[in-house]
Amino acid sequence: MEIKTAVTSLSALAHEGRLTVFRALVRAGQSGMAAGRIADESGTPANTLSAQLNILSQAGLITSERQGRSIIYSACFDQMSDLIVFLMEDCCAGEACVATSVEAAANRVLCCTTENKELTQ
Amino acid sequence: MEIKTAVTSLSALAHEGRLTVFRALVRAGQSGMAAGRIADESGTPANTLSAQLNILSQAGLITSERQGRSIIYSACFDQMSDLIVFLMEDCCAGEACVATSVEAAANRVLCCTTENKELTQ
DNA sequence: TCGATATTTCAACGATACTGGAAGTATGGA
DNA sequence: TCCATACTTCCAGTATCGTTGAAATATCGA
Repeated sequence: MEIKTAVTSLSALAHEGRLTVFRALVRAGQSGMAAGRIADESGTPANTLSAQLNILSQAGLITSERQGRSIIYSACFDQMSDLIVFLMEDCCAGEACVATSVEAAANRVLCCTTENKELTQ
Repeated sequence: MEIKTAVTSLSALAHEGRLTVFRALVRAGQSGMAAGRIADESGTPANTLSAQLNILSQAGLITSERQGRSIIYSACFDQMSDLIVFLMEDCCAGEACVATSVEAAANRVLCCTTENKELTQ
């Protein structure tokens, strides 16, 4: 990931409203959420939210798809994954303590995912 | 990590100049770099750089220590580690693809660190 | 103590970002 | 075709950010 791309992604996430929206979309998973529902749940006016979604979208962090009158937004994990890897490799290079913590977190996430899959299968 | 803290850290890094400075400090390692040298190498005026360092410092991403007339700045990895873990756990929850990529990156970093240690011992 | 060096703080400005009212566009149903 | 719904775009006001010149502070050596 190039530094300019990283700055764009970081800027998009560096706003409490947008970060909250992004996390809501992460929790919503693959089915995503309609813009209107996000606006309702966050109590943000529709036009303000639209601007926030646009910034996240231009940063490649979310994608949208129209479904009837609604537009469904969902988190796009590729960009987030690239960003995290960039932060770890290019911004913490060679720091074992960071890599160890992060690896442990990755294992916790993988563990939970596996558990969830087992539960839902 | 709380969301406000995350936003502060993300904001501090969401600026090309500041991110470049932070990466330079990461590369400099434990010995750090004097403010003047950072200014020279980045071609940034001293007062502009001072403001940038202040923002990174207030976000807990770097620390400083006076040494004679110089002030030595160095990267503070704890905060960065917390931020990466926050992004992975709270902003990618349950996404195996992210955790897998990140875990692989963590392993690469750990591998390099080990190699470096072997070389320098 | 004085001057040189290293860095920060202050004040002001221009630039950019954020918000929300009003108007515009797209879709589906009557 | 017309209306309601669901969003977006446009625009203007306000707030915040980023940079810089000038002045202040801290340290060291003579």
